[in-house]
Amino acid sequence: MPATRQIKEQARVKARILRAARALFVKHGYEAVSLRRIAGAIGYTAPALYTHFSSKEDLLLELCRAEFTTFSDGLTPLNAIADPVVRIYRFGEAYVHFAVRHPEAYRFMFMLPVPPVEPQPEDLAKFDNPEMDGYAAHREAIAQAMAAGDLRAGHTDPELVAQVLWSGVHGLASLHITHQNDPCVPWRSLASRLHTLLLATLSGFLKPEAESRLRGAVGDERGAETHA
Amino acid sequence: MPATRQIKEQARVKARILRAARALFVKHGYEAVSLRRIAGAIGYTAPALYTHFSSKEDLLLELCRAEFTTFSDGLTPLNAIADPVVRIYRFGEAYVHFAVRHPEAYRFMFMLPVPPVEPQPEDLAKFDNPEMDGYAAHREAIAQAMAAGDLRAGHTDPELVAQVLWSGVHGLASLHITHQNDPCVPWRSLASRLHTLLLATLSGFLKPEAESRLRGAVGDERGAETHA
DNA sequence: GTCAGTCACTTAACACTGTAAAGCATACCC
DNA sequence: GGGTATGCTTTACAGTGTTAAGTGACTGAC
Repeated sequence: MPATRQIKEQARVKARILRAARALFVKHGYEAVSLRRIAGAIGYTAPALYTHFSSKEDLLLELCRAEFTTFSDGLTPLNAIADPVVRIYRFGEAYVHFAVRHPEAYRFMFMLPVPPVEPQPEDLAKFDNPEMDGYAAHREAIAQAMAAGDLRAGHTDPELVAQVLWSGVHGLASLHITHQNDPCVPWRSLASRLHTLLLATLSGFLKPEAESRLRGAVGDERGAETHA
Repeated sequence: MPATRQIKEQARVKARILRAARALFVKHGYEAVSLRRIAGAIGYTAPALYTHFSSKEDLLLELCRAEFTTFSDGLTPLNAIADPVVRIYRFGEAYVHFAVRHPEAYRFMFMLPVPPVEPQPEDLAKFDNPEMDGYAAHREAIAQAMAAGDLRAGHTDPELVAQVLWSGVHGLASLHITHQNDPCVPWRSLASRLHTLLLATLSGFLKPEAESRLRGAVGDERGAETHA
């Protein structure tokens, strides 16, 4: 049955292109990678890529989808953390760590204007499923903390709180990626910024009891405030 | 004395180029603007721009410097606010408002990797001067709040607190710019996100007395939590 | 007042970019 | 085995940032 084998072969070539593209992006940065270069890396010429992708942006989108999957996969184990408040903290940590370890991927995913494109059906399947959608899992943890009465009075919208917390870690991650080497900013260590951000923001949302529960779980050592 | 008049004329042309470039950027977005287009907008051809700028990136940098000035100018009046805690809050507000009103400028300033370039002498003159450097003014306000005993125990580094608060507002602003129209995120209103972010993060840093002083000054109405 | 020189611009050209059209083999299906 | 579809190549086009050479006007000096 060569017809289906052909499809498999197509998928294999497509994966090879994506793998080559990804490697070039992390090695030389997004701006320095052209279609000819990607094609050359696997022994093809540039127009050959149009057999598998309708445009360069399409290729990028496909790559982005793959990155989202590995991103979500990294978050999934954290769902096992029982205390929702601690889980929120660990989500924030994992989020920033992913961004710092895969800066090019993170740029694609969260630092470029979202193209006005219709979401694919397979994306919508993952959407809002806490098992596969990191944002949904994060919001779910917040809703659980709310239900447990851990949040201060006045906070009744998990979505709003989720978006605010997301803003914080996204700001930390994206500033790190873009301005890490900016000589104008005497950056404190990423670890201390992350710890301080998460603890301060969560403290602002939490009741004192929940806050000290969190501090007990994640540590409250002043070592995080070292200036290295 | 035509020699000096010539210099004036040079500066005028340079300003005209920058103004045209800026207008095109805000109108069509960064990616859609080429040197030929900028030049054409003022009746020149592309290579003419090289008389005034050494490269496209140089032009962008110059534009960026100008934007920074208007950005700082908008922040300066806030230095008159006596209560440092309220001043920090207003800085955050003004920061996000600038970003939202000048998204293309903001992208240049804070969302692109900083080019590995030596800072110009005239930039260093502004640097660390709270009158002209928004970041320094922000940090100064934090230091004042610390000196006044408004912050919780354990926070002794104004720089670290400044960087954490900056992360928050930068995350809010940049996510708004890039993902405003993302159908996957049920965004709450920018105003409510901003209010919640600033209040929550500051609450995490402040002692209860200072926090309620802040809430009294900026309002604590639940109206900010509407979902519009 | 004229002549040389400088300066701001032009045109032409180069090496790229993403992408479309056309050509050409190979491998499949009947 | 012959017709056809597939997957690639070559060629080509319009556009990019940038450089080199050419041109005309204005400047400063004699």
